Amino acid sequence: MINVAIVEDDREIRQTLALIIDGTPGFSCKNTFEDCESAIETLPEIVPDVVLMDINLPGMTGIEGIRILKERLSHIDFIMLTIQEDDESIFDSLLAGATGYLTKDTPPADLLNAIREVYKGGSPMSTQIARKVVTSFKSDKKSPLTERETEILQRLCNGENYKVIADAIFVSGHTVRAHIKNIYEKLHVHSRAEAVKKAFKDKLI
Amino acid sequence: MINVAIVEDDREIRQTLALIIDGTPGFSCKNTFEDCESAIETLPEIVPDVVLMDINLPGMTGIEGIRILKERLSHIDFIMLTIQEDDESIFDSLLAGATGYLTKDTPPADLLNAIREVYKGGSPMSTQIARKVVTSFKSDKKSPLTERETEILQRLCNGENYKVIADAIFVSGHTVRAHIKNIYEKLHVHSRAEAVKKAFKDKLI
DNA sequence: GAATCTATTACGCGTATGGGGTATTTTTTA
DNA sequence: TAAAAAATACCCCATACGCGTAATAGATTC
Repeated sequence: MINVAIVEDDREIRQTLALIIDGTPGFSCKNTFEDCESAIETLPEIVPDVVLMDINLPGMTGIEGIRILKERLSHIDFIMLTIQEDDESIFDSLLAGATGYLTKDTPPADLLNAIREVYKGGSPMSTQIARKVVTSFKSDKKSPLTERETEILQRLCNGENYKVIADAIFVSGHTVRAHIKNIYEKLHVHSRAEAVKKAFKDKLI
Repeated sequence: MINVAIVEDDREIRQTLALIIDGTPGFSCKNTFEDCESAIETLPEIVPDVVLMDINLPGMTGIEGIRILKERLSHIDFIMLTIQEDDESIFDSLLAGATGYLTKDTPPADLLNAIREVYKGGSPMSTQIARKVVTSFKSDKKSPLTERETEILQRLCNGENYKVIADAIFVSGHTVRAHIKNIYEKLHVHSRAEAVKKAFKDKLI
């Protein structure tokens, strides 16, 4: 029996969802909330398995709500159930701790399935949304650095100093220095820290 | 009509897949390859819409193959079709440019669906695999740093020097140094570069 | 209420770092 | 084959950096 809770301000939607879920064998839905504030108050007592969470809510947003709830009740899985499909809503939700992300036009059968999937350790979402997630951690631009420079940048990221790098790649400290100057120029930075930041931001290493 | 190509070393599997796909209305599969090398040679001429790619291949791996093919034929979508389900294979595939990721036990109907999804701009994958992807860009451990320290770490990442930071947060340069020392101790690092690296790796900022 | 820990403030020392150059050899590309 | 890019090596110099040490105010714990 999967215990489900709902946080959704629209009374109609909230009750319909609860009815569908509670009326399906293997599911139970006895707790619904119209805002995050009341959910945060009550959830620690009932501790459901899965929570369906809207984003647009009066007061605290669903994203902020998940962030707070996840801190204390980290074992509860949250599924975003929202009309928003913009990149920011999706990424912020997942970063806040949402496990699944569905849009409100998801058919009941699919919704129930998604709840099952989350319960079994999956992250249900449309393939369109998955694409956004996949794209987000792929480096798009190709590195302007040479192989040698990339090797040195990697070592810069590890905090190795000129001499250590020089010894490691069997060249003089002067050469390392020259390479690093070129790296900085290509990346448009003026310090190690900025170079490291750019290395990670642009996924150069 | 979605034009599909297959790269798969097992003759049995390759031919079965080709038959299924080519025999389905709306799909065409006239080109199959038993390794990446021959695929790289021929694909630029036929330019399919979608390529099903195995990982374990004689010679070049499917991951390496995608990396090379994506450079020239960036508009082709690749679906990984493999037995591997380890995190590394998944992430390396997606980083190399794969759009979808399926295991070989995927039923034919689901496979055809996945091809359609990719063609429509989605990223088909099991919810279990999606979970791994989602988890990968979520910060798991909570920051050991104070608010002040986090603020300073952020500025360190931007390459701001002591004086600039000091002026920005209205304290002396000495104080900034002390904070940074504490940051380094907490993060177990000994330089800006390492701190910046850890900040991004652990998603502290 | 005392003890402890943490965050914040502060100073001096030696050195690695980054900015400014210049130059030769090898490899890649046009 | 000429030109461009990459890799190698060297110099000077101001300073930003990391390390050691220490005091004070606030929060937390016992």
